[in-house]
Amino acid sequence: MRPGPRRKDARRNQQALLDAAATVFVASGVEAPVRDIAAEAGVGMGTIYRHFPTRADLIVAVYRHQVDACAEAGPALLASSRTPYAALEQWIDQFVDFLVTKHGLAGVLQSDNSGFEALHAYFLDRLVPVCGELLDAAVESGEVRRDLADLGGLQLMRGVGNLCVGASNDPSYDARRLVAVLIAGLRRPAG
Amino acid sequence: MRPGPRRKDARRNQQALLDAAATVFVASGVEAPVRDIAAEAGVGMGTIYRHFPTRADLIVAVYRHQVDACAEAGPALLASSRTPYAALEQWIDQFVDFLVTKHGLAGVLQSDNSGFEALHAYFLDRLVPVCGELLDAAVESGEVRRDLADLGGLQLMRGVGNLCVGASNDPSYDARRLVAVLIAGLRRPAG
Amino acid sequence: MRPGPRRKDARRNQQALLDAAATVFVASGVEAPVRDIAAEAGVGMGTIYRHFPTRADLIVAVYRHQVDACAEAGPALLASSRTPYAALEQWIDQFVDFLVTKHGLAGVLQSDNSGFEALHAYFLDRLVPVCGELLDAAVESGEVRRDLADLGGLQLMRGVGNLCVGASNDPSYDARRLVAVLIAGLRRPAG
Amino acid sequence: MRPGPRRKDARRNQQALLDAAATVFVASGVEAPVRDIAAEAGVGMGTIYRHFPTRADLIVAVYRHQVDACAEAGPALLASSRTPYAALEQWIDQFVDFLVTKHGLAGVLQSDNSGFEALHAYFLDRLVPVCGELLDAAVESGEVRRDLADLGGLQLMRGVGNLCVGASNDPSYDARRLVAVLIAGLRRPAG
DNA sequence: AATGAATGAGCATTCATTCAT
DNA sequence: AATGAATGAATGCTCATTCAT
Repeated sequence: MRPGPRRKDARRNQQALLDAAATVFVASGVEAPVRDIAAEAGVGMGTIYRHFPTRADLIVAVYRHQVDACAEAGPALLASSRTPYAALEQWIDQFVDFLVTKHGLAGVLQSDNSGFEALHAYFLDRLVPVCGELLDAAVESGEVRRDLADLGGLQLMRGVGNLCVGASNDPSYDARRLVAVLIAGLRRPAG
Repeated sequence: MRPGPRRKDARRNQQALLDAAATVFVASGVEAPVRDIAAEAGVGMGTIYRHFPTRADLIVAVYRHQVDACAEAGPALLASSRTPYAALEQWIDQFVDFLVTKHGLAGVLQSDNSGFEALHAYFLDRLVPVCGELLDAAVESGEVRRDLADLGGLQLMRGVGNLCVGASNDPSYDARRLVAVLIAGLRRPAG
Repeated sequence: MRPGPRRKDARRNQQALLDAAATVFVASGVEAPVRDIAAEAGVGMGTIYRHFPTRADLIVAVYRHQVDACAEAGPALLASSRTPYAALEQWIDQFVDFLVTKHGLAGVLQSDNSGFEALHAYFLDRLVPVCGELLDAAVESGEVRRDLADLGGLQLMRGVGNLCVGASNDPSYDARRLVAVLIAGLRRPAG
Repeated sequence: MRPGPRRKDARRNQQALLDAAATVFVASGVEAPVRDIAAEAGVGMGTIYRHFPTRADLIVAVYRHQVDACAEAGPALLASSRTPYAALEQWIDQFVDFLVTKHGLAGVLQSDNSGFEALHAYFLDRLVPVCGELLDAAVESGEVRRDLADLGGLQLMRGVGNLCVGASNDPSYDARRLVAVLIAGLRRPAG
């Protein structure tokens, strides 16, 4: 599936674009100029527009594999972990790993800039349900405070995502640690 | 201190600019075009540059009073609250109130965009020590986990700030609630 | 003559292109993007360039039949009409009918845009002599002012063509009526 | 009136732009790239946008004087000419003189391209009523065919304008002569 | 001191034309 | 022969910043 374009050169270019975009996104953020990405890929600008009509399409394509992997990890963790809360912790860890290595991605995810709707849509469609299920399960198991049952996967993810904004730039900011605190804050106080 | 410019008209302009910037920042975010701010203030663009050479200077000036108030609230809360943790909670509340009413401010605070260094510097110089003291006191009092003693005021503030990114735009995102969860996560598990 | 390409599929494509171009020309004008025409025809863009190296070639080919019909109508009308002037009137009518139903064609005909030379050439080669003969005959018959004998078929045709510019778009502009006035202006004042 | 910008350099630039635009319009038509006009004027592109936010604004400004002169000539000619038809003839002559010296202007006037609405509006607002009055007067005087009473100033002007399309490029095309034929066609056949 | 006109780099986007497949 | 992917010049437009007035 997803065989991509038929022609060999087109496939090669598409891959070159994905690689180039990933590189440039890391260096300059996901809002880097189209020209830069084209140059990095060694293709003309038109080629980007052919393969990825909007910037969001490109971003989605660049991160699709990782988003999919993250989405699929949710049920697996729920099945294999000791408790639902442990599964949630691990899943969030994975999500954070993903975000902090993507310069500026967290920022764009929060952006209300129209034109990123496809991006939002993809991330949310794939991940919010997974996150929501893990959260619900952890509420059911009594590990997470009942009053947070209505927080929802979306808000939790946005919170986690926000905590990761800017994390790639500044080594003094430890997004993982803060996320861990946030997740700890979900817990029902013992005793 | 800070007597401002000598001439009366210059002082008047400075105030007009601060008011105008505050208005425009709310409406269009802190990255609004310089021209818009000048127009709102009824002055020329050159005047902005004279008074506030960089955008960060303007932002700092616009929010100086509120930042100062926030800074001064820290010791007061520590003195008046039942416990250091309660003081920390209240102080964070106040900080969040400040951020979520400033469209885009939280975003700029995280931005690694050079040119906002003065802004970062001011916020951090004023608020980080206060936040750090509250956190330390709450660690000392045993309310906050000892292993978070080295988290530091800066990281905590950045975390809180990040959670507020985009909160002004989207009513479905409740930054205050997520911050509350984060602060709850600082607590030593009871029992 | 004009047997077209040897291979059957090439001939089929050529016809598909002519049909597609006619359709797209009506919808979007004769300067429509090549890609659109190719898409309408269901062929690749390269195929257009193979069959019709320049846009003008394509336009000429699309309208060849009608231009030819118009050219052939001239002598016929001259033979069958009551007077040469009547023949001229009818022939111009036919020419106008042709132009006003071709969105943008009249405009391109006037365009000095190099690249349309082939188009100009074809139209003029075929039609100017016909128009000229009709005009001459009407001068000879005394119906048209003698001082217009040297106007020539070319100028008359360009005038008529110009009067048709934009006629397809705007229903409030009645090209036929204005052309009729122009042709009436050729007449020798009675009495 | 119309003193233009206050500052001397701004006035100088505005005039430079009008001159440059007139020059470039003649050389490359009224759709010439903004960059070219700016270069010809020796100013930055932003300066064009400041003075003339849309292309139509620039075109109108370039030709305003001449359009106004043309509009004002109508009543004067009606008063001074021997007959209304003679006034119409002379007025049309003046209008044609204007158009044929403006490369591409006649074309744009016919263009249905949105973005030229301001241009259309100005030309039509100023000239159509004048043309209409002259036409009406010539109908009243019995010089022009009564059945053309409802032709209207707009259609007549569009016809004349169309006859001028491309006249600047091609010396073999005599727009003035064809317009004269058209106007002759308005006449009531003598006898 | 204030003004706001001018600058021009920067960016997105389109589309005719070429040429590898 | 056909395809359609790739190219990249061309163009419009914005806005931070400078500087003549």
